[in-house]
Amino acid sequence: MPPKRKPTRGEPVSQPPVPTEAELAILRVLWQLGAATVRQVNEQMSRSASVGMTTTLKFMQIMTDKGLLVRDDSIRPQVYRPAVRQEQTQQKLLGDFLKRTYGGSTRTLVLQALDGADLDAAELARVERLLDKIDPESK
Amino acid sequence: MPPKRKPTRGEPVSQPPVPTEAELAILRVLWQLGAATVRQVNEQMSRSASVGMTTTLKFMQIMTDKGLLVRDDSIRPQVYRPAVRQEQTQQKLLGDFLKRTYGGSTRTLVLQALDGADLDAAELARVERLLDKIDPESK
DNA sequence: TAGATTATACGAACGCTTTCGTTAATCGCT
DNA sequence: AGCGATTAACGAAAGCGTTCGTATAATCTA
Repeated sequence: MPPKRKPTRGEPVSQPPVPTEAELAILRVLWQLGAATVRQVNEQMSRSASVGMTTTLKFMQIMTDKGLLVRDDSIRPQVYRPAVRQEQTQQKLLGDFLKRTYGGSTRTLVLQALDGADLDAAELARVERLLDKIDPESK
Repeated sequence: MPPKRKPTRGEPVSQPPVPTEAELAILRVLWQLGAATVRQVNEQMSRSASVGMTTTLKFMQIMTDKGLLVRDDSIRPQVYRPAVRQEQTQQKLLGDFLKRTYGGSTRTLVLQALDGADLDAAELARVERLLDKIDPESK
């Protein structure tokens, strides 16, 4: 069995892990901007909550190690871009959340997400019929 | 200003916090059973992954402190029941998740949740029209 | 009631995420 | 080339969630 070794920085990883919350916040900025320097990302994020530059940098380094970001070293300051697709990442997160919180019942999740919307009875019934098709067993 | 103090065990807390993952797993069992001893909860959970009794107990104590559970001390073994409603808790969790992962766009979340279902074009269009009503701005 | 068994409480430790202070490298300018 | 300012790397530590060993307390049973 070959010895395990940590992938070196920037090396693509077979399956990038799901991002943590702070990582996801950075990804959201990068998905929007496409590519950005640490400074630009930090400025975007500081609109909501102030985060130190070095904190942002640290995360972006970690994320590069994990394969969540790729870095262009050929220019200074370095430019980062997302290495994972937004939809795919969201889908993965959604799958985890669905299992944890709703025991896997898409039906319940969608119904609750739609809750609060002023749907009339007919509309709601239509949605439910749709959901029956997806989630036949889970009630 | 009165000095802050930690609520004593079992004292109701104004606003119980959202449960962590492990706590949610326990809540799921209790929502199903209505009320149970530590042993019963632990047995239920050990069906999927084995967890030590003391671990389960520890969580249930923490959760009681947090106001997520209430405990009946008048009988032995003590009986616990949920102090929070399942739907409310899920809604809170869903709200957090929606913001974190989808920037608050219910539309995107529902569409992705429905993804993979073999909906024909007409059905999908109907759902989208519905979502427009809920999430008018977000695309 | 003594001893065994079960239930409860407590504290410590581990791993992971998050944060930031400090040091090293690089860039822009004179 | 040298100097100040910006950028990058590194290490350490704090916080939280999780897990469990161990100790105390309560209950059961012979």
